[in-house]
Amino acid sequence: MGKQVAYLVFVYSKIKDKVDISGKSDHWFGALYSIANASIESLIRLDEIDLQKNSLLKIISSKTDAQNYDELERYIKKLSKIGNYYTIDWIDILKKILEVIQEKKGIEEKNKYENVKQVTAIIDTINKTVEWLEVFSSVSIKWPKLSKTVLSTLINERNINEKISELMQKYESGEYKEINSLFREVCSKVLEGIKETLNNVGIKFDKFDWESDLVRNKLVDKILNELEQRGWIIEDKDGAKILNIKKALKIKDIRDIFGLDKVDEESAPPNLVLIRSDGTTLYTTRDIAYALYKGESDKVEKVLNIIGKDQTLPQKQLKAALYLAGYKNVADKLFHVAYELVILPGAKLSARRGRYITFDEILEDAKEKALEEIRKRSTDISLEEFDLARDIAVGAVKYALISVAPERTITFDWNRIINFEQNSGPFLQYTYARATSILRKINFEIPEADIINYEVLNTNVEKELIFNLARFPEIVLEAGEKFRPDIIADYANKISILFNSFYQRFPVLRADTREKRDARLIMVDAFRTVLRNSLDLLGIKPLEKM
RNA sequence: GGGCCCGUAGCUCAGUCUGGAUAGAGCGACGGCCUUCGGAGCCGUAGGUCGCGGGUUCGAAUCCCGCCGGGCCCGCCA
Repeated sequence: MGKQVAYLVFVYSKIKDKVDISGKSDHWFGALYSIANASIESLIRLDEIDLQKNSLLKIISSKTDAQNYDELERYIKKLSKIGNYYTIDWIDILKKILEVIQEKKGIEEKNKYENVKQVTAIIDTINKTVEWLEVFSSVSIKWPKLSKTVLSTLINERNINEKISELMQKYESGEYKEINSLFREVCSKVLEGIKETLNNVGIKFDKFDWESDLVRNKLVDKILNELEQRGWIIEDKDGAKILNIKKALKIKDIRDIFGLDKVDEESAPPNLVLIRSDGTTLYTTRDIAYALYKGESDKVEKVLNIIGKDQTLPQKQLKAALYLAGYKNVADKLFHVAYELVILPGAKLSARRGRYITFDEILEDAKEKALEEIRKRSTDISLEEFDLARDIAVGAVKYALISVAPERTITFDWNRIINFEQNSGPFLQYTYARATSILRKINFEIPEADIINYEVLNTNVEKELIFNLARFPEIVLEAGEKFRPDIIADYANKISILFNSFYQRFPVLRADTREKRDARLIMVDAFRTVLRNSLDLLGIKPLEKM
């Protein structure tokens, strides 16, 4: 539905008869997506350069430096062969052209030559082309065979942009059966793989919706009409429909949405394009309709859009659009739950550039580490222990990702993710197993709570543990209000540290009096309950043995 | 240029909204603890101008202003 999906579908439709989907479907399509994106972005720009080629020559040919000119002409002639073959030399050729015209630009600026702007544009295009070609080259090292197939198929395509636009129009209309099934085939297959992975780590979904249905069932139209009638839409010369946010800033509530107390030209947020000039919708447009769809019912108290921090502006625009379309009630219960992205040391993760680590890979590594740890403790590994390793691995990965405040950028670090010591998922699971182990020895026959003399729980560590256990409800409330699961992770870690400290120092079953033994048993049981509930909230499996 | 976020120990992070006493964890380093319920543990040591500079206050990591460093956004991509 989105343009990015259309890229994938476009390429898939071209090569589907030449290839087989191998391995996990989401991984395969993930690779194809990176390849498709890098090749399309490159080819589109190479086309542009091809078009600009003559004016390029003209600008440069305005004498002064004959040597530069000859050199440039040579490279451009090479470039004109684009379309017939692919070679990594493109990058070098373009870089050299770039060097020559940049040098040229220097001369021109000195002479106040008039075409500086045009040259700047060309330099920009070439820069981006080089960038994407470099991406493509790294992608094709990662997936050589598939990359070759894609490139050899796409290289003779012309007007890719137009074709993709057409593809989207047809899909959104819902009137083209083949195109419809193609899009949905791709999406379903990707989703299939994602669901499989998430299902393995205990994450399930109640419902999925097709974005395209929001267009076809006229919900997008409905909002658009409301906005149009209220005079919030402007149409530009190409026919794109734009939400007039600048005008809407006169309304105080809208300024509040953007966190502005006054409006000035400089700091005003930009208008939002809702409909492309080809008539198709954009992601944010569909998301406006989707927010309405989710939040229209009075039974719904809050609509949480959990999406990256980089979406802050579009999410504010979305909220403003709902308000302006007359759905203040829905706008008010809409929250953007923002989280920062995970980055690699040095480079940003980017699916579009083929720079990513799959969740499956991370789990696999964590699982190996877990098996290693299990082997340290018992010699032969049973099938059951493989399950155990998975539960531990999942606990480690989930905790690592969830225990950092959402607004903080997470720098990807294997050591932190595959940490099984304190302040980790496995540490919590281990502590839970220890507590369980005590109770198992008495067949979980916990003494009656109301006959206990709690006065005997009078050591500092016991008092602190009890005090913290009592805080559980307020911790949950706080985490919920702030949309901060890390608060629960931190809490679970804290009570576990306290429990371990207690465990090390004081015997439970062999306490010196019956009174103490019973009181401590009650405390262990309470701790176990609170930790189990915390782990459940975090989606980490409490383990009774490990 | 405009907007948002981050800056706390060598590293990864809590604590900032709602100001309060010697600023807390984990990792890493160093030193201890298995005749007792599971050592994936526990106890201890070293390590911090809370980015910098002003201001408000009896009191500032926390509130206000100004800088500096890093990230993100400002697309008819998502």
